[in-house]
Amino acid sequence: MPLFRIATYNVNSIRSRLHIVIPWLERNRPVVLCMQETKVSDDLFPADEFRKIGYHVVFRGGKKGNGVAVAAPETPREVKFGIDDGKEPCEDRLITGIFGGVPVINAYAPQGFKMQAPQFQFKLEWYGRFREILSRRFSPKGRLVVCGDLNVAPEPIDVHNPKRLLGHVDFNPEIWKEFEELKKWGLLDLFRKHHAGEAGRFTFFDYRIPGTVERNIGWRVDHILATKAMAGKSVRCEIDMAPRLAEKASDHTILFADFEI
Amino acid sequence: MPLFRIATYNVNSIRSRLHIVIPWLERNRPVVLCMQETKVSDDLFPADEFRKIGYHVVFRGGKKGNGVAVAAPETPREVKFGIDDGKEPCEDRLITGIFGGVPVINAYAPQGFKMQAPQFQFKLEWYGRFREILSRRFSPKGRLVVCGDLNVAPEPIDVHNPKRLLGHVDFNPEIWKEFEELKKWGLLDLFRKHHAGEAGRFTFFDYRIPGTVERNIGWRVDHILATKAMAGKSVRCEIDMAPRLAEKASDHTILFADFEI
DNA sequence: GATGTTGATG
DNA sequence: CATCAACATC
Repeated sequence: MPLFRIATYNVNSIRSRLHIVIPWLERNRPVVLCMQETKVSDDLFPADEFRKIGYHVVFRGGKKGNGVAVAAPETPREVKFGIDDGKEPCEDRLITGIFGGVPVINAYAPQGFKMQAPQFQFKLEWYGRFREILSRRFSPKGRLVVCGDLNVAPEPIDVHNPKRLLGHVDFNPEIWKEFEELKKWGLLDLFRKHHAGEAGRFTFFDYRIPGTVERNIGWRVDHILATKAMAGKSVRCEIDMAPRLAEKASDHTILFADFEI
Repeated sequence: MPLFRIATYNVNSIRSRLHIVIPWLERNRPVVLCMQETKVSDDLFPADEFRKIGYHVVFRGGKKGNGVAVAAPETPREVKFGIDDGKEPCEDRLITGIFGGVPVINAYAPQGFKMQAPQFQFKLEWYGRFREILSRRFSPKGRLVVCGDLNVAPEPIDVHNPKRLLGHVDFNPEIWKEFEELKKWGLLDLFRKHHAGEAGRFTFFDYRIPGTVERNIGWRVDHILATKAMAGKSVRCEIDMAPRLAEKASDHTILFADFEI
């Protein structure tokens, strides 16, 4: 039974992170790699670098930061960008499609600036619109994997200092509720399936603060969620610190899950 | 008799050109390297990189582009920046001092935008003020080397297309006159001493035009001039294309002269 | 602090 | 086209 790996990585500029992403793909050969914050418009996306190593890549980005991409060895099917509900589609935040035969969503949730700001309301609304797409395009009874930087640390054990950080846009009751609704729809948090109750396991370490990695000052805001059908096949979900250790500019780590299909 | 090399290089940002400048200094060990367009304010000048390889460096730059620096293995003496005639001193365009025992001037002449513009008048005036400093601080009977990007191609053989370029701020009768006056004061053009009449020997290749190096589409606007006392000791004056070939962003070459002291 | 963007310069 | 400054985002 071949290894079936699905991974997510907030790259913080794909052009500045190619030397990390490409070797990682070559060594790990995942069935899907979801990327966020590619920070490049489509005409400048370095698709050739992925093709050279036998990966297809779909992507959507503009000039406003953000940007998402999904790389896969097989040609993806039914690829859609953004939310088609008549409002601002935010194509640079969402890709859905079938990758390696498995329905996959790559999501980059808005960060939200601060709770008092309109950006935070936009974040909450985005979660609602995201779940609509989920319901409309997929079934909780089918196979689905949701990957991405969801800009939420769901529990106190998911941040280094829950007391001080309460009220942060990624750590407050309102965003927890949105995340809960997502799970209620029919998604399991694969990291927690394999690491229940483990505190201090983080996917993000702010590089503006010195020594965050050494002192384990981080956040678990990148996630791989899956429907029962897929979660039942997952055998492992781990955080790969290598990119974060390689250079601080990569402040997110790679999160991956392995499945037995 | 040790090699006594004096060189000039318009670096187009010293911070972006360190990987060229530092190895060049290590390999060539010049007594003086004059640099122009360092494009860095003094608080950010990478002086440590020069110290590490045993070079002193004096520099002056602001936030307006420009910026000059001189590197030398020995501690320089009598270093002065700019023109102290009561007008705008332009400290980021001129360094005078004694480097390795030899009086040296590093000059970055104003480019002049276009002949009709006030910037061109400023360029002509700058040349006059420059000669005043020359007369006041040095003697044509003594030793002196003047290096720099003087933004003048003195003769038709110093540009690739004299017909079409006539009237350019670096190639016109008015700026030729200023350059002539400089020589009349008592300076010899060392490149022409060793390469009299040779056409198509350039120190600058515009990187906005593709293939300038291959097609030899250039300008000779960087110069090493010397008083009789120093010119008599010069044995060689050459253009080092290596930096220009290494990366197009370095659109000037390194010009150097060797002396037997 | 490490990435973008825009607009200005040569 | 490659730099800079300024600003904006995470």
